[in-house]
Amino acid sequence: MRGPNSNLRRDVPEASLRRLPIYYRSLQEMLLSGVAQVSCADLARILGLDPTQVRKDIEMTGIVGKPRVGYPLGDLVRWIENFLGWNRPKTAVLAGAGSLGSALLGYEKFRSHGMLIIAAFDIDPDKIGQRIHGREVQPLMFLPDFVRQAHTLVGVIATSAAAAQSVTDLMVSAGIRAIWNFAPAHIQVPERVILQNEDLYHSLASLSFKLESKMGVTPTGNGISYAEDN
Amino acid sequence: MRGPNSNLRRDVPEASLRRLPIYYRSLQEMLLSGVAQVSCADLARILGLDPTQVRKDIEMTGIVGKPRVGYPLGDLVRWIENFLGWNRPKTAVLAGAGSLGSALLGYEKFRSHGMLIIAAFDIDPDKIGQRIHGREVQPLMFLPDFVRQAHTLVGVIATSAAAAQSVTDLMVSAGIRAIWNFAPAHIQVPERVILQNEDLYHSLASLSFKLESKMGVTPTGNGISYAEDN
DNA sequence: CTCATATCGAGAAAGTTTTATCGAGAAAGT
DNA sequence: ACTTTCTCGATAAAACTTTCTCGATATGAG
Repeated sequence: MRGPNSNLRRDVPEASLRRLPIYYRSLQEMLLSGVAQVSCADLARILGLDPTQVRKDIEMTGIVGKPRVGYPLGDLVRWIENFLGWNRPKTAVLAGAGSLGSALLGYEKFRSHGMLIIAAFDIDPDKIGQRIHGREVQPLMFLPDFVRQAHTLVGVIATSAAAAQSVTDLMVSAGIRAIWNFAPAHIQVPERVILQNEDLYHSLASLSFKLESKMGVTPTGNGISYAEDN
Repeated sequence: MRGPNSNLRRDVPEASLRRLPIYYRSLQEMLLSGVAQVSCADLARILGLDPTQVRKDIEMTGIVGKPRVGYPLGDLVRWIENFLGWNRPKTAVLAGAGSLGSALLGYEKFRSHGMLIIAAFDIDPDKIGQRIHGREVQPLMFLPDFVRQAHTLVGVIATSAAAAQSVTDLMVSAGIRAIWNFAPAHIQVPERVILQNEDLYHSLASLSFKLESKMGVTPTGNGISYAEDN
């Protein structure tokens, strides 16, 4: 009994989840160009990726294509949306209304990706009461009640590293089930809570390491002395 | 002939590179607390990670520890810094002085992690001439000359998705060797150029998929009809 | 209508990354 | 000084991801 639901929503590689938005964007552009059908090979060619990998990722969504033809473009876009949950709106609250928090509040596209940041909170009296992109910054202490009343499941953390853990705890105790953490801190959450870290320094480490490797900088060899011991 | 340089700067898992900053931050906090020695087991306990994994990652830096003791804390911090290149300053230019670009210009900590954003560029006449966190926004067309004169190797892209590819091409042709891309776009770079994507929608996809999986939402089953065919 | 071709879908193979296991050596207690 | 215990460093196993290969099938050409 195979069918649309034979694809169990399990065992989806993290890597595939990260690539689906790439396909999604590319497909949406094609949609505007009036294309009707698309094959994995097409997508792979456009994006410079491996065709097999693209096919495997697309298969995850559960859509069934036709040999020699591919997939109806509109359907594929909707299958990806549906698979990722981008067609099912979720509300979110933001903690930390600094420059990064403000930038996040300004991301209008989050809406069309199922993520609605409906309130912002901060502890700084100077920020409280300000309106940022249409939302008034509220005192952090109001967050738990708000989350409970709005049945919000997602919390976005854009605070300082120092405040990140306590804000997380506050959110979790209020019922938040997923944390999107932009603070440069390693926070702990209970098993049941999903944690997505967006730590710039992770990226920075990768970038600077790779750059130096490519430019031929010797990793050791300056700054640290090895003399003395063997 | 093993020694400090026996650790070739190759084959470093991406995952390790992303975890080293976590250790680094934790270690720096310990340093402030006056701790002198640290073991991988200690770190693992504090961060809630697997001790073996922590040891593997730390080994990548090339530092040699002592059984039963661990590593001198100060040394370990410096080895990580050195390994990641955070003790060797690199200049960078930013394209796109919107809210995200401004936020990035305000990240003072980048400096202490070897990344100096020394100039900002935009194409919007309203933004050009503004001072953001001490740097004046310059016309995008000045970027290539600036990059060449300053021997800048890193380009940060915080433009719209539409502009990302052309800005990338501009940077690459000017000699940029590493692109840190914050625009929600899949950009293409030549083989020799390192590309680090910081696409929020990758994260968002992962987050919303996992949240729905955990909350028991059926991925298929609404929005799309399967009738007709088969 | 038949054949050639392109693409899906599935399974196998190769390559990575993570986790587990074990021996050696340093410190601390007896 | 001897034994115990802890941790490093290395090797081995397991899990996961990516890449390769192949048969089935739909389209278009002859």
